[in-house]
Amino acid sequence: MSTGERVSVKQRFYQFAESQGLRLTTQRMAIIDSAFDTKQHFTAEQLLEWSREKDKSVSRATVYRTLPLLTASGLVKELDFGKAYKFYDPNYADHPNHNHIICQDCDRIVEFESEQIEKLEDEITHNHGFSLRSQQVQITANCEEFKRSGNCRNRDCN
Amino acid sequence: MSTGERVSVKQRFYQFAESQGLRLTTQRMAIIDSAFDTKQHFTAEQLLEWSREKDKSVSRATVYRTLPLLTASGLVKELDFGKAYKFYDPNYADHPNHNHIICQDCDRIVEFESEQIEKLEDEITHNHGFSLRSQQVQITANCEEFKRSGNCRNRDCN
DNA sequence: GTGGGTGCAAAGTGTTTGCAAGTGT
DNA sequence: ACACTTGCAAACACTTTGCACCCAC
Repeated sequence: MSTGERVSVKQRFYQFAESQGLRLTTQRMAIIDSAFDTKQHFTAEQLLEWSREKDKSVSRATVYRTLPLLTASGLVKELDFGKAYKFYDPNYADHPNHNHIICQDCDRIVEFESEQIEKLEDEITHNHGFSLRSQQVQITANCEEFKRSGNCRNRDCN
Repeated sequence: MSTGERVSVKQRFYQFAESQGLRLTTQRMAIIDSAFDTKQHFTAEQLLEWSREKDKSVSRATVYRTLPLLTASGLVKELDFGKAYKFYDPNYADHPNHNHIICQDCDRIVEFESEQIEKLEDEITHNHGFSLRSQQVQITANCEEFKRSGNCRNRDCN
Protein backbone atom coordinates (compact mmCIF):
# COMPACT_ATOMS: atom_id res chain seq x y z
CA MET A 1 0.00 0.00 0.00
CA SER A 2 2.99 2.29 0.57
CA THR A 3 4.28 4.46 -2.24
CA GLY A 4 7.73 3.01 -1.75
CA GLU A 5 6.47 -0.40 -2.74
CA ARG A 6 5.04 0.92 -6.00
CA VAL A 7 8.16 2.81 -6.94
CA SER A 8 10.20 -0.29 -6.47
CA VAL A 9 8.01 -2.28 -8.87
CA LYS A 10 8.48 0.43 -11.45
CA GLN A 11 12.20 0.33 -10.80
CA ARG A 12 12.14 -3.40 -11.31
CA PHE A 13 10.60 -2.93 -14.71
CA TYR A 14 13.23 -0.38 -15.66
CA GLN A 15 15.88 -2.90 -14.66
CA PHE A 16 14.17 -5.52 -16.81
CA ALA A 17 14.03 -3.06 -19.72
CA GLU A 18 17.72 -2.34 -19.39
CA SER A 19 18.59 -6.03 -19.25
CA GLN A 20 16.69 -6.52 -22.50
CA GLY A 21 18.39 -3.58 -24.17
CA LEU A 22 15.08 -1.74 -24.57
CA ARG A 23 15.32 1.94 -25.31
CA LEU A 24 13.64 4.29 -22.91
CA THR A 25 11.67 6.58 -25.15
CA THR A 26 9.45 9.25 -23.67
CA GLN A 27 6.40 7.36 -24.92
CA ARG A 28 7.48 4.13 -23.28
CA MET A 29 8.20 5.90 -20.02
CA ALA A 30 4.74 7.49 -20.06
CA ILE A 31 3.17 4.08 -20.59
CA ILE A 32 5.31 2.30 -17.99
CA ASP A 33 4.72 4.97 -15.38
CA SER A 34 0.98 4.89 -16.04
CA ALA A 35 0.88 1.11 -15.68
CA PHE A 36 2.71 1.05 -12.35
CA ASP A 37 1.28 4.21 -10.83
CA THR A 38 -2.04 2.43 -10.39
CA LYS A 39 -3.18 -0.62 -8.51
CA GLN A 40 -6.27 -0.90 -10.66
CA HIS A 41 -6.81 -3.39 -13.41
CA PHE A 42 -6.69 -1.50 -16.68
CA THR A 43 -7.47 -2.01 -20.35
CA ALA A 44 -5.32 -1.04 -23.32
CA GLU A 45 -7.64 1.91 -23.91
CA GLN A 46 -7.33 3.16 -20.33
CA LEU A 47 -3.58 2.83 -20.44
CA LEU A 48 -3.54 4.90 -23.63
CA GLU A 49 -5.63 7.58 -21.99
CA TRP A 50 -3.41 7.77 -18.87
CA SER A 51 -0.26 7.76 -20.97
CA ARG A 52 -1.54 10.62 -23.11
CA GLU A 53 -2.06 12.68 -19.98
CA LYS A 54 1.69 12.40 -19.45
CA ASP A 55 2.74 12.61 -23.12
CA LYS A 56 0.23 13.60 -25.76
CA SER A 57 2.24 11.94 -28.52
CA VAL A 58 1.63 8.38 -27.29
CA SER A 59 -0.22 6.40 -29.93
CA ARG A 60 -2.49 3.41 -29.57
CA ALA A 61 -0.03 1.31 -31.56
CA THR A 62 2.76 1.99 -29.10
CA VAL A 63 0.55 1.04 -26.18
CA TYR A 64 -0.27 -2.25 -27.88
CA ARG A 65 3.40 -2.78 -28.66
CA THR A 66 4.40 -2.06 -25.06
CA LEU A 67 1.85 -4.31 -23.35
CA PRO A 68 3.70 -7.53 -24.31
CA LEU A 69 6.84 -6.05 -22.78
CA LEU A 70 5.00 -5.44 -19.53
CA THR A 71 3.70 -9.00 -19.38
CA ALA A 72 7.06 -10.44 -20.45
CA SER A 73 8.62 -8.86 -17.38
CA GLY A 74 6.27 -10.88 -15.19
CA LEU A 75 5.25 -7.72 -13.35
CA VAL A 76 1.93 -7.35 -15.16
CA LYS A 77 -0.51 -10.13 -15.86
CA GLU A 78 -3.00 -10.30 -18.68
CA LEU A 79 -6.47 -11.24 -17.50
CA ASP A 80 -9.43 -12.35 -19.50
CA PHE A 81 -12.78 -11.86 -17.84
CA GLY A 82 -14.68 -12.86 -20.95
CA LYS A 83 -15.10 -9.34 -22.31
CA ALA A 84 -14.03 -8.32 -25.80
CA TYR A 85 -10.93 -6.63 -24.42
CA LYS A 86 -8.32 -7.86 -22.00
CA PHE A 87 -7.50 -6.46 -18.59
CA TYR A 88 -4.00 -5.95 -17.24
CA ASP A 89 -3.15 -6.33 -13.59
CA PRO A 90 -0.04 -4.58 -12.18
CA ASN A 91 -0.28 -6.22 -8.75
CA TYR A 92 1.46 -9.49 -9.55
CA ALA A 93 4.87 -8.37 -8.44
CA ASP A 94 3.73 -8.17 -4.83
CA HIS A 95 1.08 -10.89 -4.93
CA PRO A 96 1.96 -13.40 -7.65
CA ASN A 97 -0.82 -15.85 -6.76
CA HIS A 98 -3.77 -13.61 -6.08
CA ASN A 99 -7.21 -14.31 -7.49
CA HIS A 100 -10.35 -12.39 -8.35
CA ILE A 101 -13.97 -12.05 -7.36
CA ILE A 102 -15.95 -10.27 -10.06
CA CYS A 103 -19.17 -8.76 -8.74
CA GLN A 104 -21.92 -8.77 -11.33
CA ASP A 105 -23.88 -6.09 -9.53
CA CYS A 106 -21.32 -3.37 -9.06
CA ASP A 107 -18.64 -4.43 -11.55
CA ARG A 108 -16.10 -4.35 -8.75
CA ILE A 109 -13.17 -6.73 -8.98
CA VAL A 110 -11.88 -7.83 -5.57
CA GLU A 111 -8.55 -9.57 -5.14
CA PHE A 112 -7.91 -12.33 -2.64
CA GLU A 113 -5.22 -14.85 -1.79
CA SER A 114 -5.57 -18.32 -0.32
CA GLU A 115 -2.64 -20.52 0.56
CA GLN A 116 -5.04 -23.39 1.11
CA ILE A 117 -6.36 -23.20 -2.45
CA GLU A 118 -2.79 -22.89 -3.77
CA LYS A 119 -1.81 -26.01 -1.90
CA LEU A 120 -4.77 -28.00 -3.22
CA GLU A 121 -4.08 -26.83 -6.77
CA ASP A 122 -0.50 -27.93 -6.47
CA GLU A 123 -1.50 -31.35 -5.20
CA ILE A 124 -4.11 -31.89 -7.90
CA THR A 125 -1.76 -30.76 -10.64
CA HIS A 126 0.97 -33.17 -9.53
CA ASN A 127 -1.52 -36.01 -9.18
CA HIS A 128 -2.32 -35.57 -12.85
CA GLY A 129 1.34 -35.77 -13.81
CA PHE A 130 1.92 -32.07 -14.39
CA SER A 131 3.90 -29.33 -12.74
CA LEU A 132 2.03 -26.13 -12.02
CA ARG A 133 3.23 -23.12 -13.93
CA SER A 134 0.55 -20.56 -13.11
CA GLN A 135 -2.97 -20.55 -11.80
CA GLN A 136 -6.00 -18.38 -11.84
CA VAL A 137 -9.26 -18.50 -9.89
CA GLN A 138 -12.17 -16.37 -11.02
CA ILE A 139 -15.29 -16.19 -8.95
CA THR A 140 -18.33 -14.51 -10.37
CA ALA A 141 -20.53 -13.23 -7.59
CA ASN A 142 -23.44 -11.08 -6.58
CA CYS A 143 -23.70 -8.86 -3.56
CA GLU A 144 -27.01 -9.12 -1.78
CA GLU A 145 -26.59 -5.68 -0.33
CA PHE A 146 -26.63 -4.14 -3.79
CA LYS A 147 -29.75 -6.05 -4.75
CA ARG A 148 -31.60 -4.85 -1.68
CA SER A 149 -30.45 -1.28 -1.42
CA GLY A 150 -29.25 -0.50 -4.92
CA ASN A 151 -25.86 0.21 -3.44
CA CYS A 152 -22.87 -1.84 -2.44
CA ARG A 153 -20.31 -1.31 0.28
CA ASN A 154 -17.64 -2.78 -1.92
CA ARG A 155 -17.89 0.23 -4.16
CA ASP A 156 -15.59 2.07 -1.77
CA CYS A 157 -13.01 -0.69 -1.51
CA ASN A 158 -10.90 0.15 -4.46
CA MET B 1 -19.11 -41.86 -20.04
CA SER B 2 -22.11 -43.91 -21.20
CA THR B 3 -23.91 -42.97 -24.39
CA GLY B 4 -27.16 -42.84 -22.44
CA GLU B 5 -25.82 -39.98 -20.38
CA ARG B 6 -24.98 -37.97 -23.48
CA VAL B 7 -28.32 -38.50 -25.12
CA SER B 8 -30.06 -37.28 -22.03
CA VAL B 9 -28.12 -34.02 -22.04
CA LYS B 10 -29.16 -33.48 -25.63
CA GLN B 11 -32.75 -34.25 -24.64
CA ARG B 12 -32.46 -31.73 -21.87
CA PHE B 13 -31.50 -29.08 -24.36
CA TYR B 14 -34.44 -29.96 -26.59
CA GLN B 15 -36.70 -29.56 -23.58
CA PHE B 16 -35.14 -26.19 -22.87
CA ALA B 17 -35.63 -25.18 -26.50
CA GLU B 18 -39.27 -26.15 -26.38
CA SER B 19 -39.84 -24.27 -23.13
CA GLN B 20 -38.42 -21.17 -24.80
CA GLY B 21 -40.55 -21.60 -27.88
CA LEU B 22 -37.50 -22.04 -30.09
CA ARG B 23 -38.14 -23.54 -33.51
CA LEU B 24 -36.29 -26.71 -34.35
CA THR B 25 -34.88 -25.97 -37.75
CA THR B 26 -32.66 -28.52 -39.46
CA GLN B 27 -29.70 -26.17 -39.04
CA ARG B 28 -30.28 -25.80 -35.33
CA MET B 29 -30.60 -29.52 -34.88
CA ALA B 30 -27.32 -30.12 -36.72
CA ILE B 31 -25.61 -27.61 -34.43
CA ILE B 32 -27.18 -28.90 -31.23
CA ASP B 33 -26.40 -32.51 -32.07
CA SER B 34 -22.80 -31.61 -32.92
CA ALA B 35 -22.37 -29.77 -29.63
CA PHE B 36 -23.67 -32.60 -27.48
CA ASP B 37 -22.24 -35.53 -29.43
CA THR B 38 -18.78 -34.59 -28.19
CA LYS B 39 -17.15 -34.31 -24.81
CA GLN B 40 -14.40 -32.15 -26.22
CA HIS B 41 -14.10 -28.42 -25.79
CA PHE B 42 -14.86 -26.84 -29.14
CA THR B 43 -14.63 -23.47 -30.86
CA ALA B 44 -17.27 -21.76 -32.98
CA GLU B 45 -15.30 -22.75 -36.06
CA GLN B 46 -15.15 -26.42 -35.09
CA LEU B 47 -18.84 -26.44 -34.33
CA LEU B 48 -19.52 -25.00 -37.78
CA GLU B 49 -17.41 -27.70 -39.38
CA TRP B 50 -19.12 -30.54 -37.48
CA SER B 51 -22.55 -29.09 -38.16
CA ARG B 52 -21.86 -28.83 -41.89
CA GLU B 53 -21.01 -32.52 -41.95
CA LYS B 54 -24.59 -33.10 -40.89
CA ASP B 55 -26.19 -30.31 -42.90
CA LYS B 56 -24.21 -28.46 -45.53
CA SER B 57 -26.51 -25.44 -45.40
CA VAL B 58 -25.43 -24.40 -41.90
CA SER B 59 -23.86 -20.95 -41.96
CA ARG B 60 -21.36 -19.36 -39.66
CA ALA B 61 -23.96 -16.76 -38.68
CA THR B 62 -26.37 -19.40 -37.46
CA VAL B 63 -23.65 -21.07 -35.41
CA TYR B 64 -22.88 -17.75 -33.76
CA ARG B 65 -26.58 -17.14 -33.22
CA THR B 66 -27.05 -20.56 -31.67
CA LEU B 67 -24.09 -20.49 -29.27
CA PRO B 68 -25.80 -18.03 -26.89
CA LEU B 69 -28.80 -20.37 -26.79
CA LEU B 70 -26.53 -23.23 -25.77
CA THR B 71 -24.96 -21.23 -22.96
CA ALA B 72 -28.34 -19.82 -21.87
CA SER B 73 -29.51 -23.36 -21.23
CA GLY B 74 -26.72 -23.82 -18.70
CA LEU B 75 -25.67 -27.04 -20.44
CA VAL B 76 -22.70 -25.49 -22.24
CA LYS B 77 -20.20 -23.11 -20.70
CA GLU B 78 -18.14 -20.50 -22.49
CA LEU B 79 -14.47 -20.67 -21.57
CA ASP B 80 -11.76 -18.16 -22.19
CA PHE B 81 -8.24 -19.53 -22.17
CA GLY B 82 -6.74 -16.26 -23.33
CA LYS B 83 -6.78 -17.12 -27.02
CA ALA B 84 -8.43 -14.92 -29.62
CA TYR B 85 -11.42 -17.25 -29.82
CA LYS B 86 -13.57 -18.74 -27.11
CA PHE B 87 -13.99 -22.40 -26.25
CA TYR B 88 -17.28 -24.07 -25.41
CA ASP B 89 -17.53 -26.92 -22.94
CA PRO B 90 -20.51 -29.31 -23.15
CA ASN B 91 -19.65 -31.16 -19.94
CA TYR B 92 -21.24 -28.78 -17.46
CA ALA B 93 -24.52 -30.62 -17.27
CA ASP B 94 -22.86 -33.58 -15.56
CA HIS B 95 -20.08 -31.71 -13.76
CA PRO B 96 -21.19 -28.13 -13.12
CA ASN B 97 -18.17 -27.17 -11.04
CA HIS B 98 -15.31 -28.79 -12.90
CA ASN B 99 -12.07 -26.98 -13.59
CA HIS B 100 -9.22 -27.15 -16.08
CA ILE B 101 -5.53 -27.88 -16.29
CA ILE B 102 -4.10 -26.57 -19.55
CA CYS B 103 -0.84 -28.29 -20.49
CA GLN B 104 1.51 -25.97 -22.32
CA ASP B 105 3.51 -28.83 -23.77
CA CYS B 106 0.85 -30.94 -25.39
CA ASP B 107 -2.07 -28.50 -25.52
CA ARG B 108 -4.17 -31.04 -23.67
CA ILE B 109 -6.93 -29.73 -21.45
CA VAL B 110 -7.64 -31.95 -18.46
CA GLU B 111 -10.74 -31.55 -16.32
CA PHE B 112 -10.83 -32.02 -12.58
CA GLU B 113 -13.16 -31.45 -9.65
CA SER B 114 -12.38 -30.59 -6.05
CA GLU B 115 -14.99 -30.24 -3.37
CA GLN B 116 -12.33 -28.84 -1.07
CA ILE B 117 -11.56 -25.97 -3.41
CA GLU B 118 -15.28 -25.34 -3.92
CA LYS B 119 -15.75 -25.11 -0.18
CA LEU B 120 -12.87 -22.67 0.25
CA GLU B 121 -14.14 -20.53 -2.60
CA ASP B 122 -17.56 -20.37 -1.04
CA GLU B 123 -16.11 -19.35 2.31
CA ILE B 124 -13.90 -16.67 0.85
CA THR B 125 -16.69 -15.27 -1.28
CA HIS B 126 -19.03 -14.95 1.69
CA ASN B 127 -16.31 -13.43 3.84
CA HIS B 128 -16.06 -10.64 1.28
CA GLY B 129 -19.81 -10.02 1.44
CA PHE B 130 -20.74 -11.72 -1.81
CA SER B 131 -22.67 -14.79 -2.82
CA LEU B 132 -20.97 -17.10 -5.28
CA ARG B 133 -22.65 -17.38 -8.64
CA SER B 134 -20.08 -19.34 -10.62
CA GLN B 135 -16.43 -20.17 -10.39
CA GLN B 136 -13.59 -21.15 -12.60
CA VAL B 137 -10.10 -22.43 -11.84
CA GLN B 138 -7.54 -22.54 -14.62
CA ILE B 139 -4.17 -24.11 -14.02
CA THR B 140 -1.50 -23.69 -16.63
CA ALA B 141 0.97 -26.54 -16.39
CA ASN B 142 3.85 -28.38 -17.97
CA CYS B 143 4.34 -32.08 -18.10
CA GLU B 144 7.86 -33.16 -17.30
CA GLU B 145 7.45 -36.38 -19.22
CA PHE B 146 6.92 -34.45 -22.44
CA LYS B 147 9.98 -32.32 -21.83
CA ARG B 148 12.17 -35.36 -21.34
CA SER B 149 10.82 -37.73 -23.95
CA GLY B 150 9.08 -35.41 -26.40
CA ASN B 151 5.89 -37.26 -25.68
CA CYS B 152 3.19 -37.10 -23.04
CA ARG B 153 1.03 -39.80 -21.60
CA ASN B 154 -1.83 -37.36 -21.31
CA ARG B 155 -2.10 -37.30 -25.04
CA ASP B 156 -4.14 -40.50 -24.87
CA CYS B 157 -6.46 -39.34 -22.13
CA ASN B 158 -9.00 -37.57 -24.18
C1' DG C 1 25.21 7.47 -37.37
C1' DT C 2 22.24 3.63 -37.01
C1' DG C 3 19.12 0.28 -35.58
C1' DG C 4 15.36 0.11 -32.73
C1' DG C 5 10.99 2.73 -31.90
C1' DT C 6 7.08 5.62 -33.39
C1' DG C 7 2.64 7.39 -35.56
C1' DC C 8 -0.46 6.72 -39.02
C1' DA C 9 -3.60 4.29 -41.50
C1' DA C 10 -4.66 0.01 -43.50
C1' DA C 11 -5.21 -4.77 -42.67
C1' DG C 12 -6.51 -8.75 -39.67
C1' DT C 13 -9.45 -11.66 -36.87
C1' DG C 14 -13.21 -13.35 -34.45
C1' DT C 15 -17.93 -12.03 -33.90
C1' DT C 16 -22.32 -9.48 -34.80
C1' DT C 17 -26.02 -7.64 -37.58
C1' DG C 18 -29.35 -5.65 -41.44
C1' DC C 19 -32.01 -7.41 -44.82
C1' DA C 20 -34.56 -10.04 -48.01
C1' DA C 21 -35.89 -14.70 -48.60
C1' DG C 22 -37.15 -19.12 -46.45
C1' DT C 23 -39.66 -22.27 -43.22
C1' DG C 24 -41.60 -24.51 -38.86
C1' DT C 25 -45.73 -24.34 -36.39
C1' DA D 1 -50.27 -17.15 -42.98
C1' DC D 2 -47.09 -15.26 -39.77
C1' DA D 3 -43.45 -14.78 -36.99
C1' DC D 4 -39.25 -16.73 -36.22
C1' DT D 5 -34.83 -18.23 -38.73
C1' DT D 6 -31.64 -18.27 -42.15
C1' DG D 7 -27.61 -17.08 -45.49
C1' DC D 8 -25.09 -13.56 -47.22
C1' DA D 9 -22.15 -9.90 -46.93
C1' DA D 10 -21.20 -5.76 -44.74
C1' DA D 11 -20.23 -3.91 -40.35
C1' DC D 12 -17.96 -4.12 -35.78
C1' DA D 13 -14.48 -3.91 -32.05
C1' DC D 14 -10.24 -4.85 -30.63
C1' DT D 15 -5.61 -5.72 -32.01
C1' DT D 16 -1.71 -6.12 -35.25
C1' DT D 17 1.28 -4.57 -38.89
C1' DG D 18 3.79 -2.16 -43.11
C1' DC D 19 6.08 1.77 -43.92
C1' DA D 20 8.49 6.05 -43.81
C1' DC D 21 10.21 9.01 -40.44
C1' DC D 22 12.45 9.77 -35.90
C1' DC D 23 15.50 9.63 -31.97
C1' DA D 24 17.97 7.17 -27.91
C1' DC D 25 22.15 5.21 -27.54
